[in-house]
Formats: sequence, structure tokens, C-alpha cells
Amino acid sequence: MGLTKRQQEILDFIRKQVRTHGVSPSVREICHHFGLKGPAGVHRILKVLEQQGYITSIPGKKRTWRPAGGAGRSMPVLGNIAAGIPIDAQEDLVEELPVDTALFGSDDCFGLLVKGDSMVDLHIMDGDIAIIRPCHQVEHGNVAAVMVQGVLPEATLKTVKFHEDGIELHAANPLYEPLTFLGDEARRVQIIGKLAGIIRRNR
Amino acid sequence: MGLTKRQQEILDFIRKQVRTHGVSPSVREICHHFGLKGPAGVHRILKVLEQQGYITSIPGKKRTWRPAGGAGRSMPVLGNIAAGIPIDAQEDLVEELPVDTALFGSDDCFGLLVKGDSMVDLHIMDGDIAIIRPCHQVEHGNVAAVMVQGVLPEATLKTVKFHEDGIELHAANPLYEPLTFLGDEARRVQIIGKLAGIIRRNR
DNA sequence: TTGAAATATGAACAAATGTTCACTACCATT
DNA sequence: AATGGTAGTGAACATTTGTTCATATTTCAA
Repeated sequence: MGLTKRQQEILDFIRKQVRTHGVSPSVREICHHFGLKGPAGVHRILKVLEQQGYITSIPGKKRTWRPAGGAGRSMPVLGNIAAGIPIDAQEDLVEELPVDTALFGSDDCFGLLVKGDSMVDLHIMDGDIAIIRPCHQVEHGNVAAVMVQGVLPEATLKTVKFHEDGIELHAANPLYEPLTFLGDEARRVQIIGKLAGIIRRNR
Repeated sequence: MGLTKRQQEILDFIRKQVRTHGVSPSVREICHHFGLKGPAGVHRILKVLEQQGYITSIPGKKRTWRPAGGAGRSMPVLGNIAAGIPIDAQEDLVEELPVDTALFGSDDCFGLLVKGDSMVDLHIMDGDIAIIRPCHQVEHGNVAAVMVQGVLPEATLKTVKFHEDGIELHAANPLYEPLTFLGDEARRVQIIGKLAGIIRRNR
């Protein structure tokens, strides 16, 4: 079976600390975060997590308790986005990439799994991970992850074009017709974020 | 102006340690690596590197001296490869990507800056970073970084095809003619490594 | 209720480690 | 030779921090 509530909390805290600060927390910093008085309790839990294979340390060395699979900052990859920008949504999380979000210019960047060939003209392929930098507005011609209420069930990559009277969403593939939203219709278009990059892994 | 020899050595060591171990070295570990007796000298240099913006630390906290731009493991990106696999070649190093090499399956992966449109059919664009996993042999049809003595001045991405009597190197672009090497000629083809992935950053 | 497992507390020890200071050595330039 | 920047040595101090032990408290299922 899985982990205890406390064990999970502590594991999450370590991961989050390493992800954001790039430095492992000390045992006492973990204590302080949970309002505990002494390091003993946390230390025992660390031992448990180590035995389960979740974390590692170099015995005796300071600040070496860190996630096992690989230390360092990371970036979440989402399978799809159903509503709004997922802040801490665990549901659609496909994996954590061992990549510093700084690589793509912003701390809140995240990956979005690309499905289908709709962006093939931009050399983005099925299975690629599109890196999205969250924002609410884009310029004419930018590629962005967008959602359209009632039309696109999940966030999709489109080239966004603005006209006097509306918004046009283009797939980068001649096989797909552009979507046009005129007047009030345009309000249904929700910008998730701008395309900041691509990561592809060959099988 | 740049850094002193010692300063550069220490900076490189810190980067390498963080890259491979995921944990910052302690001041004394740095001393030991260079055969120094006391931590004082190194500490002074660390201060210099900090002031220059290369590294950061949380004053007083243990093991918090780490590369400034982003902690965690990283992967070197090379502009071009003139001869053999560059183990520690600093010359052609374009930058360090804050990406764990584990993402692409092997510790010795490195990035190679893609120039030109010769791989456009594989959806690899000018400016992309091709991730190369070093190896000496590839299978028929694999995409690899190759060099050809006297023909290709630097490592280039090609689709490698084997025939009864030789090797054919194809660019993934109809505008480029494939290169054919028959018989003994084939020995001039040197495989640098296999294409493991792509990282693209949009401007 | 009862008992085992998980947690928390308090105290204390030993190491690891950052940091500082004074002094010496080397090296290139003036 | 004098000077100034960079480096190395030795010693010492103060914290941070991992680790352990014994004991109390909570939780939760049998």
C-alpha cells in the first residue's frame, strides 16, 4: 500500500523545495514547515521514505536528503487541461520532467502533451511536449494553448489571429479548417498560455 | 575580462558536481578535490564567483553554494563537434541547459545546435537543440550525428542507411543529395551518437 | 477496551561545514 | 625593488544539521 498522510506530506514538501529552490531542505526546516518541535520525528519518517525508495541521502552529510529519481528542479507535464490553468492539479499530471522551468523563461511554465498532427506545419509532432508559458493575452500570429467553451473540450495549440470583429484560431495543418469567433462569440475563447518551446523524446 | 584559471576550475567543478550528484559540494570537498589544505582559500574564490554572478548561496547554510542560473543537473550544448566525442571540451560549449540528462536516457547525452534546414522533414528546425546519446553503432534507418573525414567539417545530423557495400547518409530534406560511401570509403564515416530528442525554445 | 503502529517531544552528542583572520608565497607590472 | 592582485596555509569559532534515545501522545482497527 502507499504512504501515510504525514509521509506523503513530507515527500511532497521535499519535492517542492527542491523543485523551487534547487536545494534540499534540512531536517529542521521540514520540522519548522509542519510546526514540529524536534527533528527526531521527521528523521524517522525520512528513513521510512528512504527504505521505500522515494528519497536518498548521503549519511551524515548535510542537506543531502533529496528525491531519489533525480534531484533538481522540474516541470510538470499535463495530459490535458479541462478548465483554467491548473495550479496544483494532480489529476492530469502525466509526469515530472527533470527540467528547470527557467529554461523557458518563467517559473510557472508547464508541459502539455501534444496529440495529433494539427501543428505539423510548425514542426510539432504527435507525442511532443509543448511548453506553455501561462498568460492571458497574446499577440496576433502567436501560437498559444487555447480553450473554447463548448467547442474545444480541452486545451489545444492554435495560431491566434485577431481581426476587427473577432478571433480566428488556426491549426498549423491545411487539413484542419480554422475556427472563427465573431463579436461576442470571441469571449468564449480562453487563452491558457503562449507556446514557449518544445521537448521531443525519440523512442 | 574573464575568470582566473583557479576560479574557472572551481566553477567548473561545482557545475559538474551538481550536474552529476544533484547536490552541491561543500567548501571542504572542493578543497579536497584540488588537494588544498584549508577551506579559506576556496571560500574567498567562492565569494568572488558570487559577486560575478556565477554562483549563489544562502549565507551560513550548508551546501548551498550552487550555480546561479539554476541549480540541479544540467546538460552541455555544443555548437559543433570538430573531432570525436567531446568529453570535457569547453571550446565549443554554447551553454548549459538546466535539464537532467536522465530525461534522455543516458548520463552522457549532450545537445548539439542544429544549423540549417537539412532535417526539416523530420520536423527539426534551424536553431533547435538536437539531443545526442553517444554510441558507436546505429541501426539501419536511425538518425544520428555523424562526421565524415574530409567531407563533413563538423558533426551533422543524418539518417544512416546501410547497404551491402556501403553506407548512405540522408539529410531529411529533398533539396539535399544523399552522401554515399562504398567499400573502404565507409570507414571515413564516424558515428558520434544517436538522436535522442529535441529541445526547441521559441523566441 | 486494548494493543500495535504511527507520531511527536525533549534532550543531547558528534560531525560537517560556513566563515573569519593573520600571515606567507607567487607572479606580473611598474 | 616596490606594489598590488590572486592563491594557499593554519588555526579557530559558531552554526547548522544529521542522528540517536527514551518517553509520551495520538490514531485506528480488532
